[in-house]
Formats: sequence, C-alpha cells, structure tokens
Amino acid sequence: MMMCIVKSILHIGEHTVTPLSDSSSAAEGARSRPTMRHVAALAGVGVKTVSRVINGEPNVSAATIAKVNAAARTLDYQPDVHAGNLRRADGRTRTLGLLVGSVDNPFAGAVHRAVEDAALARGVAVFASSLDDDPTREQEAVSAFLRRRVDGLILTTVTESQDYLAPELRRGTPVVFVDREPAGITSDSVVSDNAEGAALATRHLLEHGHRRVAYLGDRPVIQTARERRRGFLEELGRAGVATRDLPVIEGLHDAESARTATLALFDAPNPPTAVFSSQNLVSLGVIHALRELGRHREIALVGFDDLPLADLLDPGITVVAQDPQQIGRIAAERVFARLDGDTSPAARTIVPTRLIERGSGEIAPPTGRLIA
Amino acid sequence: MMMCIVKSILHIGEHTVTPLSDSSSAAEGARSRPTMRHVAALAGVGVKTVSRVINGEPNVSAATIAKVNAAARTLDYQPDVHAGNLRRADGRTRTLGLLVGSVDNPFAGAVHRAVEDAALARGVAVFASSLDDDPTREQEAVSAFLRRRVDGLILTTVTESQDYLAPELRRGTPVVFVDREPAGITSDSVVSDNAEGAALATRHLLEHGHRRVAYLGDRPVIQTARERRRGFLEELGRAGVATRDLPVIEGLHDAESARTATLALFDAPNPPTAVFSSQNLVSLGVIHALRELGRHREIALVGFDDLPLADLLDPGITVVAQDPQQIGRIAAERVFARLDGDTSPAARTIVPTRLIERGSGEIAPPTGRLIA
DNA sequence: TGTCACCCTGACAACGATGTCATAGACAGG
DNA sequence: CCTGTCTATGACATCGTTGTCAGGGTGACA
Repeated sequence: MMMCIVKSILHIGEHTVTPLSDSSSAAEGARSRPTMRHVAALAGVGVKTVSRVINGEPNVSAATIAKVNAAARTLDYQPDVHAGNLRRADGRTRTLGLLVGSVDNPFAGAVHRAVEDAALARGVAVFASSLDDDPTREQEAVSAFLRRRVDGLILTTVTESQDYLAPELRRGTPVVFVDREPAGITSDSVVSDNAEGAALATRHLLEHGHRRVAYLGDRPVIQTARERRRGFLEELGRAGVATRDLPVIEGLHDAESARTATLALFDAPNPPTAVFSSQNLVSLGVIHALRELGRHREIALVGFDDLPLADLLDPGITVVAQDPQQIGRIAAERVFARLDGDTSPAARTIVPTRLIERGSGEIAPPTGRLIA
Repeated sequence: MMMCIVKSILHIGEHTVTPLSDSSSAAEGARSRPTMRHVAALAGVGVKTVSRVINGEPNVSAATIAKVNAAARTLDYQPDVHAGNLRRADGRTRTLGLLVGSVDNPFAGAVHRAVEDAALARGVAVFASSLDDDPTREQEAVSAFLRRRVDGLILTTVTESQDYLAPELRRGTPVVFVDREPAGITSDSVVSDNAEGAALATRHLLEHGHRRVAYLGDRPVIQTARERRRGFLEELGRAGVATRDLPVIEGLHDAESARTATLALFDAPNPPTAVFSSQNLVSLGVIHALRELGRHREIALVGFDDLPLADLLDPGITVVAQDPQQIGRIAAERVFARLDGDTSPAARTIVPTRLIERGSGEIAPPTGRLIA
C-alpha cells in the first residue's frame, strides 16, 4: 500500500526534472511503459526536444538527436499515438474502420486485404468488424469505431437507413459504402453492378436456349439481392419471356436453406431447366442439391459471385464474378481523397462484373423443351 | 485569421463555464466534434457529472441523468475512448492487435472471426494486419499496434526470433502466438499439431497400400512447414519405409509453383503413387496438375488444411483439417485470461487436427506396385 | 436546533503527447 | 562593443477525459 509518497527532485544529466515513479518498491519484473519524460530524463534533455527527435522536426543538433535516439532505444520507447493525436493539429488517428459481412468470407477478405494495402501505404491501421446482417451489430460497430475516432469508415450495411450517420458526415468524417448503397443519407459508394451482372447471367442462360429459369436468392431486405432479382426479371422481360410463373425463391440465407429449396424446386411439377443463384452460399446449396439429384450435368447453373475451386468442379461452375479487390481499393482511395480535402459531390463508383464460363452455364436444355 | 480571441465568461444554465469555440465565424456546415464540455454546457452541469452519466457511475440524480442524456443525444456526442484511457486507472484501450498471414485467406479469416467474436463479447475492437511472410512487415505491424497501445497481441510470425518483443512482454502485454510457435522468447501459443497431422495423413496413405509417397511443401523457413515434413518423414520411418529416395519437394509458395513442381514430378522417372501436400495452396496446385495429367483418379492425394468445396470435387479431396476457429477462440481466451491476471507459466495449447476422408486419399496404388 | 452521515456535484490535477512562445547562445555586421 | 538574426532548447498550456477531493444540501436523530 505504501509506495514512494516522498516527492523529491532528481538531477539527471544537467537538468532538473520531477521524479519519475521509481520502481524501487516491488521487485516485479514488470517495468512500466516508458514515456517521453523517461526518455528525456535519460537523455538529459527536455520532453519537447524528445518530441522533436521522434517526429523528425528540424532544428535539433546532431549530438542531441543521437542522445535521444540512444535513450529511446535503451528504454524500448514507443510513442503513444493517441496521446499525440489529442494535441496534434490535424487530429488524425491514422486509423480506419471497416465493416464487412463477415471477416470469415472470401469476398470480405479480398475487400479487407485491398483496403489494408492502401492503408498500409499511408501508415494507417484498419479496424475490421463483422456484421452478420445484424442491424444492431452494425450500429454498435460503427459506434465503437467512432468512439475510437477513426479517420474514415468503409461500410457494408444492413440497416434500412443509415441516417444515424448524418451528424458524423456533417463533421467531415469520410464514409464510403461498399457492396451496398446507402439509404437515408448521401455518401460515396463503391458497388458492383448487381442488376447488370444478374442480367448478364440471365442473358447467358437465354442464349443457351433456356426459357424456364429459376431465381434463387437471398432475403430481399438486402439491397443487392433486390438488384440482382431486378436484373434477372428485367432481362427476361427484354427477351420477351413471361416471368409470371417462373420460380423466384427468396429468403435463402445459407447453403442449407438453398439446398432444401432446390430439392423442393425439382420435386415440384414443371421444374426449371436452368438456375440462376444470386449469391455464393446459395450457389453452394444448389450445387449440393443438384449432385444429390444426380442432375448436375443436365441442369444449367450460373451463380453470382465467384467460388474458390469452382473451376475444378465437374462441370465447372459458370459465375458472374465481382471484383472485391477493386472494390476495396477504390473505396480506400475515396476515403483518402476525402481526407485529403476532396469535396466533390458524393459519387457512386460501379465496378464491373465479369462472366466466367466454366461449363455449368453452358449446358443446353433438353431438346424437347427447347422446341416447346 | 482573426477569430474570437476575446475571452469571456458564458452563463449557460445556472453554471459558470469558460466559453466554447463559437461557430459564429464561418457558415461552414462542418460543426466540430462535441466534447464533454459541450454536453455539460448544454445540460447545465459540470463535466465530471457528464462523465459520471456516460460511464454509468452511481450517485447521480435521475433528473441530472436525463438532462445529460438528452444533451448528449442532441449533440450526437461520442466519448473519446483514447482521451479517457489516458487518464483511466487501468490504462486499457480495449483493443487487440491480430497479425495473420493474410486477411485474404480462409484460415486467417476463420481465426480472425473467432478472435473477433471473443473480443466483441468484451467490448474489445480488433486491429488486423497481413504479414505476407515478410519479417519487416511483421515488425512494422507490431510496432503500429504497440504505438496504438493495444491491450494484447495475437500473432502469426515469420521472423526467426521474436526477441524484439521481450521488453513488451516484460511490461505485461499479453502476446499469444497462433499457428506458429515463438522463438527467442517464451510466450503462450496455440497451434495445430502439425507433425501429428502430417503423420496422420501419411499413415492414411500407408494404410491404403502406398509406399512411394511424395511430399510437396512450403519453404522450410516456416516452422509449420518443417514440422509437417518431420511428421511425414517420421511416420514413414516408423512404418519402415526408406525415405532416402522419396520425392521431397519444398519451397512451394503458391498454387502455380506447386502445379509446375507436380507436373515435373510425374514427368520424371519413378513417380510416386501418392502425394502429401502440406498446405492448401500447394494442394490446389497439385489438384490442377493431376487434372491436367488426367491422373486425378489414380494418384492418391491427402492435403494438409481443408479447402472450401473440397467435398464437391471428384474425387473429393481427403484432407487433414485444422480447426482455425478453435485456434482463434483459444488464443483470444488466453489473451483475456492474461489481462485478467492469470500469471501461470506460458503454455502451448495444441489444437487437434482431423482427417476427413473424401476419396482422393483412399485411392489404392496400382496393384502391380502394391505387391512389389 | 445542532450534529452527523450521506448523497450530489463541480473544481482541479493529471494522463502523454504537441503547439506556442520565450530565451540563451553563437555569430555576423556596423 | 552593441545590435540583430538565427539556431537550439525547454517551460508551459493544452487536447478530452477521469481520479481525487472538497463542499453544499438534505434528512435523521439527539
């Protein structure tokens, strides 16, 4: 309980300093973390001089620089960026917040990696958080980011409206939405062209002779899911195919529900000759189901989102691939541009999708049907 | 240039406060970020009372709590955790640093996710950084974490020695190594049993009659790669198989180099009847090569690390699967246990691996060879 | 009515750093 | 020798928050 209440004046080097907590009391190996004052005391200079050396400011003599660096190295001194930021003029924490569906997900991983690479080049660290399509979690994660004073946000959202971010935007914090577009506020976004990608997939199936195409998709609360369905339906409309009684199955959220839905679909009367699955987990479920039915070589399939190893399956899975790396890179660039003072109006950047033919999408419908 | 140099005393509510920067000068929409002083002024209370309300401390009247909360909501006040941590007794930033091979990698993603889940439960945010097997990047990332005063570190390392962390460990910062064990210092680690897993895979191939088994692995500077090779060779030794002239190909770092090496392997005289690939990217390359050669149904393959969709290939890929979720979860638990005061000696936790039979590992060698 | 305990509350210092400013010394020019 | 300029340096206030402490008000009890 009693430890060094005595206050005294220490003379270290040629300077008078207030005493630093002397570790005399307990023989614990745990030295406390050194501060600039410790370094200053050891080097025999003032704290401000240490600050100058650490930050590479000019007007410090070579001899002093050497002394300070030696002291810093001896103590294994690491400056506290948060304390610095508190006083620093620009108030930047050199920190970014990234919110994705789940860090355990190839799409998110690629976005994350691209953001990290862009951030690393500027000495910025990245907080990453998973969303799990939970609006509460979204708000909590964003709040956690803001309390930590991130310089900018890159967000995948699930809330219906992001107007809770309006005050923060007004304060000048850059917010860039990825994968899904914002609602309720205006801000930059970087998205795939979901409708166009879905149309691309649909057109591909139409071109291979299919007329009875099923749509299997995620829950329509998710904006991208709605867009993909829209692209699917509109493309069929353009081709003059009646969409009224085509199977459109939504609300699929994982591989298992997609598998079950697929099995039911092909158990019902008048099954489709081709399937468009609007998301990678859904594609997985469809693939599983088609295998179980032994029909993976006769039912055509095009999926939205690439799958790892999709090229090694038999047949290979034809997909409309997004470009998560581009999305992440561009999003990070927008954040940094905003931080650098870009005040142009909020922009939506569309990253193109690409159809990759691998076999499953090129299966023709049974000839009888093709003619019918 | 000239803005409100006049210092005056404001009377807000019933209290005397020093003036807050009045935004009268410019009509910019960018209000600055509110602090506790702003909230206190608006609520007509002292800052310390605001602090009490925000932190849920006792002994504040219900009426005051309501006033403060209303003011905080009006201003969209977000407390600055870093400023708080500066003064707070425990000095915790409620932040963790996670260093993985690459956030764009299924194994790392699963670890990350598990760490995040454990952290979320304690209100802790996670910095994630990718390593890319670059020792310089490792040190820079760790330094960036420490300058941001993370409470603990979870690290995958590539440096030969992590002794640069010794001072930090002495200060009591918990460091848990995942996937690879530390060298040069002693600290907690959570790893798969690489040697045992490799032995498991090898034993499986031996049991299916193979004697001529090839090892394809990553660069031996990586500790896990060495361990897996050791497990492979020792298991063969135990079975009395001469390892002298079995193909052991190392230094494979990506799918492409593994593919090339595999093609060369089967082009050379006396090719193996089975392959053990020590890492998922290597497995990918091997799979590609065997397909190109049209021999994927006659050469047995067991890979270390699971692959997504591995079950849908034909044949399915038999693997020794690690459990990255467990690894991440346990690592996070160890960090938190240390933070909670656990001072037991550094421990190595071994997370078991599991053989998943899917077909490729159960292919028998050509009968002629089996007898020979 | 006085005393005491307890509840609320705010003034103030401190956390670890940086921005501002003052000052000491070196050196040049008159 | 005095003045002025320039470099090197440290004292001090400050950033936004919390720990400490002191003080005012209220109610119970003597």
